[in-house]
Amino acid sequence: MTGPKTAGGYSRIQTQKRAAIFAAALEIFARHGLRGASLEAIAAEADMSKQNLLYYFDGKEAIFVELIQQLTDLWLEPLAQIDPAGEPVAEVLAYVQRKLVMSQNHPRESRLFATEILQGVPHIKHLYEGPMKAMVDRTVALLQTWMDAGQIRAVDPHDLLFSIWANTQHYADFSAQINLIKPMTREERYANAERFLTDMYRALLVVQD
Amino acid sequence: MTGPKTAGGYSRIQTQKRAAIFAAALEIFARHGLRGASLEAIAAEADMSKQNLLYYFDGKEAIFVELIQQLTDLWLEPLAQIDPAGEPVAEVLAYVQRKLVMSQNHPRESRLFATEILQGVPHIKHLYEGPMKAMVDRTVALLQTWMDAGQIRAVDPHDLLFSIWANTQHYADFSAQINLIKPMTREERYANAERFLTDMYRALLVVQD
Amino acid sequence: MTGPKTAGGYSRIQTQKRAAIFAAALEIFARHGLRGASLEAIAAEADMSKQNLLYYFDGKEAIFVELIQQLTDLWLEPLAQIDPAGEPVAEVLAYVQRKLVMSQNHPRESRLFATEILQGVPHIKHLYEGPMKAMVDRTVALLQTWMDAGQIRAVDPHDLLFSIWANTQHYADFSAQINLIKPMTREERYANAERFLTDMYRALLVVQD
Amino acid sequence: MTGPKTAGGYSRIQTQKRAAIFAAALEIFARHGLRGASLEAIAAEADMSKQNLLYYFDGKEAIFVELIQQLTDLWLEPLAQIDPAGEPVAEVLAYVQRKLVMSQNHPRESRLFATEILQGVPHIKHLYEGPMKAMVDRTVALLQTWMDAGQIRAVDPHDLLFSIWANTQHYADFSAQINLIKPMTREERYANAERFLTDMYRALLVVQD
DNA sequence: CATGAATGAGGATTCATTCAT
DNA sequence: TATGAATGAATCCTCATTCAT
Repeated sequence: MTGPKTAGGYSRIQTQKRAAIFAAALEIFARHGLRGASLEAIAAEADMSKQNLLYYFDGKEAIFVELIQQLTDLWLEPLAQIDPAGEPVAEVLAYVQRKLVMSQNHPRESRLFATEILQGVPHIKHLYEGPMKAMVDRTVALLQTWMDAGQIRAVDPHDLLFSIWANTQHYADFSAQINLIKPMTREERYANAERFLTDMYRALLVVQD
Repeated sequence: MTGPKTAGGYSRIQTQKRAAIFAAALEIFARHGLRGASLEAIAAEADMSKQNLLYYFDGKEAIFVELIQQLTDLWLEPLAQIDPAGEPVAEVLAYVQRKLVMSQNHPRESRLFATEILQGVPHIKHLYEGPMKAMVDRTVALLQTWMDAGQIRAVDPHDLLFSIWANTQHYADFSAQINLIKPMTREERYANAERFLTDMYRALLVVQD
Repeated sequence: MTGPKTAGGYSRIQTQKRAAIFAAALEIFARHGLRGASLEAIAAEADMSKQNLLYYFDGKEAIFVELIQQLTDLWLEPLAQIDPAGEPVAEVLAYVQRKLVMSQNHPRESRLFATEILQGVPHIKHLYEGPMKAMVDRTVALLQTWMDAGQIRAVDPHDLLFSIWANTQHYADFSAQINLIKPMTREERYANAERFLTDMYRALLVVQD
Repeated sequence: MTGPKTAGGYSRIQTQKRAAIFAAALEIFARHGLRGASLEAIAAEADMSKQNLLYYFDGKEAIFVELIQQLTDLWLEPLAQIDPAGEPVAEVLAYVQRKLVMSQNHPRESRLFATEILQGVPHIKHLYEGPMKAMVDRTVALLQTWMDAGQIRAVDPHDLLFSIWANTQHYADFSAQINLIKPMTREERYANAERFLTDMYRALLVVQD
């Protein structure tokens, strides 16, 4: 037995260790990327030996893949919460805000995700063809309905989504740049951002008579 | 060291070879990142031997740094072209468009830049403290003037810039994601994007009476 | 150590498990050699955990040694059945046939044995100095008696034995080569071989007037 | 460039180093098998660093495969020298003798080859389907002709070849066993063997009126 | 200018084995 | 009797880089 990979469920200690490894891996991967990260570094961060780490995972890439798959859920959550029955403009603005909060609270997760996409999504293509696409399609259809009903301005719904992703994630993914250009506390930064993005998307979406 | 690094200028053949190496390095770095790229791969792409490559550059990192420094100019160019004497809204929209064209024509450069920022700008901090900051400050000041004069809507000028960067670069940097979610020809993609972004920033910036 | 190695005899369950391990080990060792085989593989083949396996044996080498010691008996059996009172040529030919049947029915055992000898008999030297040598010496003496009496042709009795071993075991040990050169069902193969070897050794041994 | 593997030909130093590596690898592989051998050991035997060794070869298995391919030629040589126009019995006996000399002079090569076959010929199947099969087929046809003409006794020609291989190689491959059973100088051993095998195959092949 | 040769440092895995339960 | 957890020792291999020519 090389490890607990065979079992269907995980014991308490397994769950704990795996969580510790995920946390460490997130830290290291977000900082150095998949290739740049070393098992040694992850193991050190997780306060265990490299071999013990390999007892729980099949290898570096396996950790990466499992980790990034988990992030997908995190990423989709704010989207899932859009209420079709809500007030359209408010719903979109609330989504923007949720995404922004996510960036604020999970910047490393966001950067890890960004790295994967920048490299061409080599590890999670299947997620895009499955759950991700389904959720996006649902949302696009909803936005289209609202546009057709004249409840929000008619623009390309895909581009609208892309824009929201770009804007909200930017504050996490490119924070190094932002901090060099305009140093600021994180709280101020995100308060500002929320104000700005709310203004922008309200201006865009509210239908003028 | 017998290499050309001692001289003040470069001979014709040196310039040629360096250009070939830069082109190859851009290709490889954009695809695999700094750590993921191997000298071997760059050398192969540039059609020369690894050692010959090292005759022209001090090492992998040296290539990367010189390369990314060059990109800064490219990146700043659209910003430099904003005309303080022009019509404010039109000037900003033209800037958006120039950035978008840049993304369309230089996606690898954009991704390389994004990688560097994602990793925390470890190699070009000095550029941000120098030319980059100067240009950004100038632009922010100009935007502020226009806002104070009521010529464009008053928002945080930094956030406005961040938003433009995020939106325009997103189509290059995250194209893998975009293509998975909504496959499209590049031309259509960017035509759509231009329409959307123009709509959005006009809605944002035009001052309502 | 809580294992069963302390006791003088083995309980029923111990005997069963040990047999299962021997069977699995034979399979794996014959396929990959001592070094090439992994405890993991043997454990999987025996349908138990690596640790449980180590509860019954002191280690990989211990399994190997015990296993190969058992094979010695198998290997010597045909030799022991030579009847000093029998008709000499017939006795030798019958021995050839028994060895051939052994090869046919126990090819993995034969290969395992061959591997050990090829590596220089690192694990069972003592057997050669003990029971094996005794049995061989007995047989050589018997053959010499028959030769002295003119009942079989006078050749070097050791070389005769070596030849019989080489010829009969060849069909098991080098079956991969044989099958590549001349594919055939196992039954045909051994029927052919028996005919050929009988012809050869009869031609060799029968004394011409 | 990771090494000289790309070129069509080899420079002097390359040829020398490769030869040294082959010699060392033969020694180590013959003693420990493919899995049991370590690059470290081969490098030490060849008096060079592990990395230098890897500069010349792609890896352990690559060395093994190239080495064993070379052995094939050695192995086939005695077979190629059988003269279709010669006296049949003498030709076969001369072949037996050549194979025996080969075993005497190249025991490690013989053992290495034996190891590969014992493991099921995992690395040189293609050789069997190509040059090896051709040469064997040619010889079998020749033997059959001689048998049909009544010049040697009619037996299965394949079995005859297998027998010659088994007998001659046995003295190299299983020398450890032989030496334990009957210690002897190498010269005596092979002189004995030659006498015995000549007797046996002459007895087998000479046609009785 | 160019390249063949060589190497040191690092990094991922494998695997037998120990230990506690 | 059985197994989950952990580890030390090897071992293969990659890769940037140096050196000599």
